[in-house]
Amino acid sequence: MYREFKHLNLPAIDAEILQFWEDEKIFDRSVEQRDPANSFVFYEGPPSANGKPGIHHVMARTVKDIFCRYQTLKGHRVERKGGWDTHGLPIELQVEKELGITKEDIGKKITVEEYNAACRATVMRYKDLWDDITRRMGYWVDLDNPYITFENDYIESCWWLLKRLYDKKTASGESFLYKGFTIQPFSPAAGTGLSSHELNMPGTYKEVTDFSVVAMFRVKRDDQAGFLFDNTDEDVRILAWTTTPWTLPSNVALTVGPNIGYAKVKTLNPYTGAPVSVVLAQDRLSAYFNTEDENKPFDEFKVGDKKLPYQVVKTNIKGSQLTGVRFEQLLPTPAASTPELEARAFRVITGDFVTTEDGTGVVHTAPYFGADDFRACKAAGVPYIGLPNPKAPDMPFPLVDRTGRFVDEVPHFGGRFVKEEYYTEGERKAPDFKPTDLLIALHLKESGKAFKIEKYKHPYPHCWRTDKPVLYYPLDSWFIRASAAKERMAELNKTINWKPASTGTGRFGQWLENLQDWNLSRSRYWGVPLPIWRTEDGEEEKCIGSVEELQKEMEKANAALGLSQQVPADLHRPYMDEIVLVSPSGKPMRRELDLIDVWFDSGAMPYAQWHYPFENQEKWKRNFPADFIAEGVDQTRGWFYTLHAIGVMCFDSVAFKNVVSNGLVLDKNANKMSKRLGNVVDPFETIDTYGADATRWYMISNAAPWENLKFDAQGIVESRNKFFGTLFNTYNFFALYANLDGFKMDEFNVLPYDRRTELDRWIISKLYSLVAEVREAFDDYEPTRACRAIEDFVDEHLSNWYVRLSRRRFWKGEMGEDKLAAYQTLFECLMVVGQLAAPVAPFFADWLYRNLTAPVKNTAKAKNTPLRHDSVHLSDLVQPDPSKVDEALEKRMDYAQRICSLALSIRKKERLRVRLPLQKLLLPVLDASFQAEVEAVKALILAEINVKELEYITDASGLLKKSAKANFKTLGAKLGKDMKDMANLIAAFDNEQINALEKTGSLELTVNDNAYTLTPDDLLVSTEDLPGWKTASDGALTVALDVHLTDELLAEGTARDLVNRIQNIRKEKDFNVTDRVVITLEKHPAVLPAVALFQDYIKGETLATDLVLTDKFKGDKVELNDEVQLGIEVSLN
RNA sequence: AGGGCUAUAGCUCAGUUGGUUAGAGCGCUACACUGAUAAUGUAGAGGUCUCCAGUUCAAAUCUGGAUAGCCCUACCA
Repeated sequence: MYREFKHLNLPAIDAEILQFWEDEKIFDRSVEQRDPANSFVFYEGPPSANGKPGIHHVMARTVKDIFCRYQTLKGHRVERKGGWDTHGLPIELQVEKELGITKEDIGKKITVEEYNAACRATVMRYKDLWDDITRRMGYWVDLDNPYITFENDYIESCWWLLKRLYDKKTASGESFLYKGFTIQPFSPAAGTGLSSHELNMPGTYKEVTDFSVVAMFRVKRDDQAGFLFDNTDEDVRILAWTTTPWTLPSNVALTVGPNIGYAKVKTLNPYTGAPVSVVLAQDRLSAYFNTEDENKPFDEFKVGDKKLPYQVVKTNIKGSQLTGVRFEQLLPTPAASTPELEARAFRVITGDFVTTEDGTGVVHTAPYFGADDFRACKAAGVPYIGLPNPKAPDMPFPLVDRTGRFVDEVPHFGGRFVKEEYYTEGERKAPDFKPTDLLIALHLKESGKAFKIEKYKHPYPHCWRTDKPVLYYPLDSWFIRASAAKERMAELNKTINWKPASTGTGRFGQWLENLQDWNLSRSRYWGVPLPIWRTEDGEEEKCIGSVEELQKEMEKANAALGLSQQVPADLHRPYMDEIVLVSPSGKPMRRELDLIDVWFDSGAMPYAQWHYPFENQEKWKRNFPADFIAEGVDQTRGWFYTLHAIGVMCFDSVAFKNVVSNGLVLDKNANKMSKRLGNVVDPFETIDTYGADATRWYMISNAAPWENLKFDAQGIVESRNKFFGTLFNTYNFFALYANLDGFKMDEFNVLPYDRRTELDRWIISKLYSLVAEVREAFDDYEPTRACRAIEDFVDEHLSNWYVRLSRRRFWKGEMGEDKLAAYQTLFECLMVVGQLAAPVAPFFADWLYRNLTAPVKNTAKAKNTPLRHDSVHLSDLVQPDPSKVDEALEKRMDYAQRICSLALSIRKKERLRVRLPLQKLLLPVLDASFQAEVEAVKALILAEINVKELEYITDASGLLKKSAKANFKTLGAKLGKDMKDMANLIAAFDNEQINALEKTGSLELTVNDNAYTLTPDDLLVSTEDLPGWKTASDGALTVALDVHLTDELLAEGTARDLVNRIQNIRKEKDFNVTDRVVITLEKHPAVLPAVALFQDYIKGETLATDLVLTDKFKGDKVELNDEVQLGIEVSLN
């Protein structure tokens, strides 16, 4: 027996199937039964279990699950090792919040050991919730043996990779892992560097008003600058704007855009009235000069005047021409002066970041206090300015110390805080208090070096902890020289199949093009310690690549330094910090205190998850690179990048071949989900209510995964009702009648397709077209296309056409070949649809498969046939089979569907109910093949629309009036401008002209004196309404209906109405579909002709043994039509 | 600020290499159909294809620009 159900209950199906999967270990078996040599490699991007799973995780994991299940169905072995991301700042911040401490308290109020223990205890906090959602949503991943990034084995693999980078050298001999300087956000008030994460916290960027200055840099006259001077004593100055005057003492260069045009302008110093020539970008002239003042006499100007006379003396000076021009230092600090600085600094350099949107088109460049500045100086070989650093002469100490004050050696401003916010409230309220920026501006004004001083409002980052402004400040960091591999990364990136492609070429590709070195250092506590030990003078260092190597080095150190160290049981801080190694020259070496960026952890997972290369070398070889990964698009520069970067730099290989980057899950109004807005969707609740499959199906079918999903539970309801509801009903229908007829699928007695009906062969053809389409879509990582195709098939074709038109075959008569064909056909459709849907709807698909196969499971197992599997997920995906696809058949069935639809629309318009038979349908035919095609599906059409006969109207009948429309596609190219006129000409064609063209195959026409030859393809011919008939048309297809009624037709219509009412009564009374009944009808004139002519028909349809007419009817009456109320009684025989 | 994605009916989305009535589902209205129905059919209402300009005989589609939303990156002086 096939199981039958009252209603669709998806959550109940989830529960049943989940239990079954667990009892029978279906996931394990689905992996184990496949050949390791035929693997499909998937990498799981590790989630962090210190947060609760959200609905977006369901989305991301559905995408992962779909392709893993699909590849499994295709016969691949798809191992899915789960993983947990356990390090990183968010975890530390959470712990600090819960303990009520700040970073500064670590090592003081709490030991590093205790702190890290707290982190370790936190990271798996919500593991249970994660395990639960994983299970309930049907995501198959191996969480029994996950990789965990804090485990020693994992850390050791990371070290191994780092060492590999340390040993790897560029062509010029530079290591891929090096220590360097960068300009990083730094909070002097908190005394700490800030991560970009901290800078991205809400509220860090605030609108502030700063004193901005346009400073005047005096050009030194030499060969290079000669062209800027008209005479020897001319005072030429370059204008540069800054919103941070405190950086001016650290200025070493001016940066211009190489392709920007600059102008030299003769004018006066607005504050002193002294004649001066200034250089600035042409495009910026209007910002500083008013054209009304151009060429006005200079001697009329008085200091304080608003109108500044000027004269443009030179234009179109390219930035590149200015390169190398030297200028006098603006605010010299004698203590910082060196011969090196005098020789190579204070000159104009170029940078592509320069714009002319504001300022002067010249950027004041202070390398220690701006990342762009730093890079520009580095590239141009301009030295940095600061107090002498004996250990590193090219890295002098900045002129601002780590508390945010100018060092004492800076004239006029030594000891002052550079930002007024660093002073106490009291100090700032003092009557004579002036911010340092203002003091600098005034100083410049007095010394004739300021061109313009004004307040400027702009957003500026603030420290989230102290609320004080952040400085950009030079800090030591360890870097991975990613920039040296960027060409190779870009090259290999082109071999990756990105979904969507634009993420690969756009967001990711452009990121690679502008790749900077990877700043690996984090001055934190809970993470992978950087395995580098250095002597105190930095002269000697050692990078450790394994625990064994560490052990050996420690033994060496123990011997040399008389210690008794042992490799700690935990490779985290603080234990690693305590280890002292010995350098080749015998000096002690201590670990660089940095941790590495957690993104390195996750990018290392292809290797570290297997503890490669210390274990599993073979396994790793088989599992690298991944065939497929998927994650949110926000990971493009996160996980996707780190995987790629490590893969390319360490193994000269991509790390993944196909990648799906899914979009965000927003609420239904396209707002981001946040606790604050209270619009967060609880995934557990959603799955409980609607079932996992409906949720998954909705998410995937609604829009492509890489689009943002506007999550609306109403959409899940729609998926549930429309797709699952329909499929469920179709199955239930099958089960109901199969049980009545005792039908069981017999794989050894399958009726050949050529002995099945047209309709059977049609749905089989549609089914195998679907198989091809769905496989193609999944192969192409287009799950949405697959879902929509399946949905369309189930709804439009299977349920609404095949089942609807076949119903009679299932309930009428005894089991015979036709009935068998119907059962076998429907069975095959359900079976295959279940398989195709299985990747997306794993629960329902398995439920369907198991219901369909249960009655034959034992036989199938015994005989080893395709239905033997315990689960659809253990089965082999049906192969595409072109021999089962009959395009001509699909085409003529399409005609049938359209003709029916048209005929029904006429009935609707004429208010002729479908139960009322009509005599004739007229069909104008335009060509013989059309007629032949329709003839093959004629019976279907007539039955569906309840019409007795079909008559074709040809040209010969004289009834047919054709009309033609131009085929723009074929004609457009050859006609060009004459197209419109030709279209009008063709629209006016009559039958003869159309027929003439069709007969001879060509027609000469002249339009606007140009001669053209038309072919039949250039016309789109259709028929016009037949006068005197009720017609409807759809494109080239027109049908006409004979609406003339006879007594007999009316009687038959009434008979069918009676059948319908009687059937309804049977249903109401809950009779079994096989029960025999006796019908008593009220003797009413309206039904007499029907009973007289169609008594046998009525009895046959309703399984009535007797039909009695009576004058004295008692009991309830039934509405037969608008006018007639009729007494009908149906009782069991 | 830069880069990326998106913009089509009230809502969710299709829309082939540009081709002439811009579609589907949901929702709404009305009428049908049903011996599977949490279904279905037919009809109606509902569109400045975000805006502007360009290319073209022809633009939802191609190009440029603008606007809005979102994502990523970012001290632009």
